[in-house]
Amino acid sequence: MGLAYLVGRLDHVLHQRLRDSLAPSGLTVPQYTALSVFRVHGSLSNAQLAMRTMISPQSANEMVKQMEGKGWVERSPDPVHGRIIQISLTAAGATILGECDAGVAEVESLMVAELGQEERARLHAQLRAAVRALSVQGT
Amino acid sequence: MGLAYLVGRLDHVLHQRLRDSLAPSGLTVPQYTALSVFRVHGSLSNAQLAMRTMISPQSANEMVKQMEGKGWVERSPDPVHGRIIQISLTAAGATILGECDAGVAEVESLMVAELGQEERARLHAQLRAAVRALSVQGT
DNA sequence: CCGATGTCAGACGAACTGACATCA
DNA sequence: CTGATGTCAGTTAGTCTGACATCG
Repeated sequence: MGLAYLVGRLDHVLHQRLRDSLAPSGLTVPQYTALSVFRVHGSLSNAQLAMRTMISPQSANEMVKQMEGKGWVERSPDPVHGRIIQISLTAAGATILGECDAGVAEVESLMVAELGQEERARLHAQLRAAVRALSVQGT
Repeated sequence: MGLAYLVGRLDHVLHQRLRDSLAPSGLTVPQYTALSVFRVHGSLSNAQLAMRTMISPQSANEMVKQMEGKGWVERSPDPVHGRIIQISLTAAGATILGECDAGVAEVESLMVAELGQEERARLHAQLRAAVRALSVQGT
């Protein structure tokens, strides 16, 4: 059918697989995503997290509150700007994230089992290009 | 980052774009998806729709009720099996689906704007392979 | 005063599980 | 009786918009 249809379908199935994989560790798919973002970018404000993950600041704040309650992230006031609160991974957050990586990698490798090394790299690049194209503020 | 991350991100952005595109016509993304499925497969029972879209029969039924209320699909008892109810597009459903196709195609072409014709075909094939790999009942 | 930020509150879309009746 | 189907009910997770206070 259409590419949009395929992307939606793939995400749907992938989401179910990831949920099953992450459930034993007690975290949800968007939580795993957010934790991954913190691992890559270090410390972020809530507004930066919202922009980075392309959701509203309120939704981001919701997730941060959950994860702070679990002890996976910590918030500390910015030394320069009195209003901004910097959010970063705790040791516990990094640990549980590392535990989940194996399961996620397993699902990923199952997903691309039929593809060769070169095809995977190409798929990766094309997906990045597609995200970039749709993220632009254009028409 | 990871392929799973990219797929999730792409779906998220794509979903927002499609929602904006479909909103004026009054239908949601999963509704458009379901209507598309009916256009391709003709007539389906609720159980078949659920399997085809990989959601629970209850969720599928919910959507069918909504769309029946809008007059986009109609349900008629199966002539052979007394319990099964066949669901199919109405003329109004086909019309509104056709109206939305242009907007969806626009979003799609924006998404793959950076890709050549050959790359698009390859992406299409790879996505199908990925969906198939994850849809298998295997471990 | 204005812009960016953080956050409380309410609402919604979209999926889930459980329970149950019907029919071949 | 069993299995597949349809459907009612309740629940959940994840997002949204609106409103508001704070800081520079």
